[in-house]
Amino acid sequence: MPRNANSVNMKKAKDAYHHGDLRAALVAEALSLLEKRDLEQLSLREVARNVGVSATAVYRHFPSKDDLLKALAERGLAMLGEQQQRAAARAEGRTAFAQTGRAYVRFALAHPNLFRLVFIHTPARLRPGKGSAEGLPASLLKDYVTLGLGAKASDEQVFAAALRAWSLVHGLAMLILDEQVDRKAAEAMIDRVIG
Amino acid sequence: MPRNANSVNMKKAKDAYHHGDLRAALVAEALSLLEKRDLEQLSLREVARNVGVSATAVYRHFPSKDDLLKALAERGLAMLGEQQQRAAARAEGRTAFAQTGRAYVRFALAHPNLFRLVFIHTPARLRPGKGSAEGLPASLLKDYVTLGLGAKASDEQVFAAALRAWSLVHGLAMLILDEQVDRKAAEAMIDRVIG
DNA sequence: GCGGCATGTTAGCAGTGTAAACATTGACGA
DNA sequence: TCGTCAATGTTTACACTGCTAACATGCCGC
Repeated sequence: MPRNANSVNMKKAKDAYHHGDLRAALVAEALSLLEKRDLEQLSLREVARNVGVSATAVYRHFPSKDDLLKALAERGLAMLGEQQQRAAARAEGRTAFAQTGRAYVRFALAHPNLFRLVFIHTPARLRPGKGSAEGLPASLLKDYVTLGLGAKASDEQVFAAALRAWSLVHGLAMLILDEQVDRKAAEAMIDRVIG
Repeated sequence: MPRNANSVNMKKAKDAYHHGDLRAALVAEALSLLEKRDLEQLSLREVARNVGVSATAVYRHFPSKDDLLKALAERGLAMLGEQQQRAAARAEGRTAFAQTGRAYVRFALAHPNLFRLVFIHTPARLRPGKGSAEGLPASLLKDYVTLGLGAKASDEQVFAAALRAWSLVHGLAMLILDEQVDRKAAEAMIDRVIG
């Protein structure tokens, strides 16, 4: 259900006491701040200030800062997945899987703080067995690996291959973000590493 | 030069106004706290409190909290490297390189907060070219890869292979720490992923 | 029209990192 | 031997944080 089903004719004026859709505005502002500030210097109060609302108004929509971050993380996760899907669709061929990997790294480099947040604030995604993985990126991963290995592959084989592929792109992204590796050189190597 | 060259006959009593080696005590206490609390809830004031010293005394030894963290990160990096070396030495054979990878993951799982800190608070380690890498772990990595590829390998080849190997273990460690992956299943797969 | 409830507000608390001013003391030169 | 000085502590204070409690406003359904 839409969060704001019956707010159609709410006032939108900026000076209105009631905001209209404060929750969405907070998420949007926080996402925008994450493009500039990093996670540990993102404050509830600043988000509220920028939206033009008192700090404690946030608590009408999120029980705690952590829950706001969780909402951001979910958005980030979805964005990441969509970007991977688009990249795969563009490729069409059997390079589609590799394209999702490249898209993963590209997303990390484009939105470092959001990318990090995604992995801090959301639990267990991939596990062995039939059950679908949680979250679009993990789900895409499992599907492509299953496809690549063929129907005769065991759960264990699928899990191992998926874990390996994910580790590779995740590690690469993280090492570049954390400046553990010469950035320019590493970026030039992305294709060769993922290949 | 040793930081405390002429403090041999300083008082060590706990009620002494001067501490003796406060810097070391702070680092030790902070490291110990990192085994229990995670980074964002590690406070300067608590470290100082536990050492029995006022909060601002810290600033006689570190310009800012960030600099204390940097010192911790350096210790962590050294510990990680030593553990990798020990693992390699135990193996002796040509599986030595793989053992450094396993040690890397083991260290991350054993000291998650310190491990994370290492990569937040220290810049550029690995880059292409003759220059030795910065930090023991990156240096070991480069050496083993060079050894494995033989003398005829180009700088680019060495860099690509090292980057790939590092990404693999780093990603695996991070995904497990961030609970993106079923922990038990992933731990059982470590050998297969690194292999 | 009106009452209630969702959604805002202000005030205040405990905790943080850090700067400034002051206190203590161990080591060294007279 | 002793006085001074630099190193290393302390207290106080500030701006900021996340968060709770008590109060204010105004949209919605009756």
